[in-house]
Amino acid sequence: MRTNKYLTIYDEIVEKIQSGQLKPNTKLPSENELVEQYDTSRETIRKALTMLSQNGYIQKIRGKGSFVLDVSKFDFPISGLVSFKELAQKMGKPWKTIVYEFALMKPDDYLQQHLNVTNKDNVWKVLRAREMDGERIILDKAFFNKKYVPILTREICEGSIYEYLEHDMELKISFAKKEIFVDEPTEEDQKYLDLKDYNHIVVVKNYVYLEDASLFEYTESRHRLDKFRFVDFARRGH
Amino acid sequence: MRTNKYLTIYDEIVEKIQSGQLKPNTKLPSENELVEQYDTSRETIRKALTMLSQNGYIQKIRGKGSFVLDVSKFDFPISGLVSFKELAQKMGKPWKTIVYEFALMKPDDYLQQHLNVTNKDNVWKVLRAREMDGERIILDKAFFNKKYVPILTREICEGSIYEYLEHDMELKISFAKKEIFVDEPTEEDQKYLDLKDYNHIVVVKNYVYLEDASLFEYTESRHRLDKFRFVDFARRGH
DNA sequence: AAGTGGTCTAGACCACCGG
DNA sequence: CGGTGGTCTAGACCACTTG
Repeated sequence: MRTNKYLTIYDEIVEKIQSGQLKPNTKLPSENELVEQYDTSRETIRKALTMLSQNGYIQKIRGKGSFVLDVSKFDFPISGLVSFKELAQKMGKPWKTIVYEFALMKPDDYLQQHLNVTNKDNVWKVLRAREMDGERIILDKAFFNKKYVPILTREICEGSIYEYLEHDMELKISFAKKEIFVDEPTEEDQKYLDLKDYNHIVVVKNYVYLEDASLFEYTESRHRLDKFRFVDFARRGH
Repeated sequence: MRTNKYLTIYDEIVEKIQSGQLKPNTKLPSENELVEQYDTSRETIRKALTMLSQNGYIQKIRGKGSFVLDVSKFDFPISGLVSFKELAQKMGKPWKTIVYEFALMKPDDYLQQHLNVTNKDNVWKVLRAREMDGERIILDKAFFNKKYVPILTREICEGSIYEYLEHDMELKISFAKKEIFVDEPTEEDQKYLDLKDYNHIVVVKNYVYLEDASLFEYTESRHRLDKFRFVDFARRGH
């Protein structure tokens, strides 16, 4: 349970939309009605509704009301990469993570630039392959600034690193920048992935920042062409 | 000049950041100082700052202040596809648009589903190739619901359709959903693109909605692998 | 005219950061 | 401790939609 009023309201409405309790194209209660339901002020209700709108759950139309958008057409997460774990679980397929490399290292020039560190810093390097249905289809090269991630183990890397960082370490992730393009496979790709005959690979570079805007992770995910998919929701007119 | 106070403030600060008048990692005036500068209330200032934060221009840190993020590292647009026109102009290369097909048609089953129309509606079909440096690298298949776009001409399609729709027709675009994946080239791709030996193609499906949440456009952009690029900025913790 | 969402205000209290 | 941003309130006026 969150302590924030507007986040609590946001969560409740998201839950109602995702569970089908609020159906697509139906009208939400008006802002004034919600003010009474939740016993709060209108600005607080509006904060929750604005967030729902920006995340693609509802559409607000002046003079008419707020309407539930059809999120089912697009698989969740409504924005961003369909993560390996979610994809595998949704398809009900067997999957696992294989750790090929786990080390504390000095960053080379390339990494110094991408992780914004110097050769005095230490960096965790984690090389993992994601296997689904018996095929290794994603190669994850992750680098963490040791300054922000003092402790990391091979065992953690075999599970969910993010669960560890966010829940156990209580790192607060604030924002991320992604870049997606297509590249030719490297020897590393050939070695650690079941590439079949595909002679290209989709690369996702991911820069992750903490609440104080410090860059703590740089990840390069290399996806086999046929298993790659990305969805995006974006509002205009800011 | 916008009439909204908070949008005016937002625009002014964006302009200062983009022009370098406000430099990365420097502190903005505090909210209370901005209240005095702009002679407004704190909530209005906060609305502008929240928008700046969500669009990746600044980072707000409690107890410390709001700081300018380094937006130059990532090419604009900070979120979304680097459009053909922008890409070509940035690289200073010659480019043009070739219209291969322009017609008003009855939607088939596939289109009825994707554009959410019936066989009683009419749909504009526009098939265009984007050429840069003498190579046709993007094939754009666009479909517009005639209900929202009553008039369209071949001449408009040779220029910028969006400029026409937003400025001349005054259509208000509200949000868009994108899906990105890799596919095998169709005969159409072979015919209208200079595909070289690439045996895959990056497909971007784009669903565009108006302010009343009505779907008015469906576009399928087919990019040659080596010329594709996508950047994304996303905040977490909603 | 009544109801809806959009903007704006003036003020309050809180949590966090720094000296 | 004073200054910062985060949350919340109660009220006002506006623009738009619908009957």
